[in-house]
Amino acid sequence: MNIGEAAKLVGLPPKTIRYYEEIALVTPGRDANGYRAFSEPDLHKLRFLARARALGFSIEDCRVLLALYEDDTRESAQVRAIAQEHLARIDEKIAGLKALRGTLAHLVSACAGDDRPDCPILDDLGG
Amino acid sequence: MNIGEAAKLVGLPPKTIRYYEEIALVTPGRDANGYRAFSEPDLHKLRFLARARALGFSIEDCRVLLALYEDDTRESAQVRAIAQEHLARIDEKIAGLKALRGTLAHLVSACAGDDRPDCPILDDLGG
DNA sequence: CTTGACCTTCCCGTAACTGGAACCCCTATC
DNA sequence: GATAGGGGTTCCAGTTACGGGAAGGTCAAG
Repeated sequence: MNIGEAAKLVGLPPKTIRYYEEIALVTPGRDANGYRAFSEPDLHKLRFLARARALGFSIEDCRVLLALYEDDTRESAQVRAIAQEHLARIDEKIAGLKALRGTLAHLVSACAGDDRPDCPILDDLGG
Repeated sequence: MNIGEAAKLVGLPPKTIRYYEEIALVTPGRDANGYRAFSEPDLHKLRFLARARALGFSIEDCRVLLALYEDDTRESAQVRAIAQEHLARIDEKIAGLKALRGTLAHLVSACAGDDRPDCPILDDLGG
């Protein structure tokens, strides 16, 4: 199967798939004409990657998760640790954004937003 | 004033300040020896930038906000529009992260995290 | 006179791709 | 047989907002 069809099936742009091959996350074979040939296992991996990336895991996390996925002797604790760490990072990010949002919303609501130059937002930024 | 002292006063790394000069957000003068010479207005701009960046505004937003800050004829509506747009982006980001967080937390709690290979997280990723 | 702490410029690397150029392959049609 | 199109291929540059580090100039102190 060519890259275009594979891309449609797994929901990733061809460019992204080529990139994943470049960094050795997938290693599709090649046809005689040089075109990449995706097998079912390749597609499965790509779907795994698409899902993991959609959950916000970094490429390097994905690499490790994929390795664990293919390792029958893995311990679920390893997987859970990665996911929990990621969850903690997400919580941090949410907390940071909420704090931002609070300040920003306050400033926006204090600003008249009309044709006059007076602006509490700029006042805040300017100190 | 040299860059090191300026950096301490405004709370930005020297590298960042040099970068801001490179992209023309600030234009400090130069001493005879080639060292950057920061004036009070320069410091004020840098503090403005530091604060705006801390609120998550992009560099390009900062550029516009700074211009508005220095424009007596501005209309606060222009500033408010930028801030409100930024606020909307932040809300989107928070919503996205919360959705992620929900799925992820669910998976993590479903995973035993012991020495056995069975793992709902990988099961989910693998489809 | 040297040491150490500054400063300067310049270039590379980051994350995870995206866009584009230049070129090859395959099929269909005129 | 030439051509047009819609694939595919590689490689290079750009994105965001800096950070690291090299090579070298400057300055005050001991």
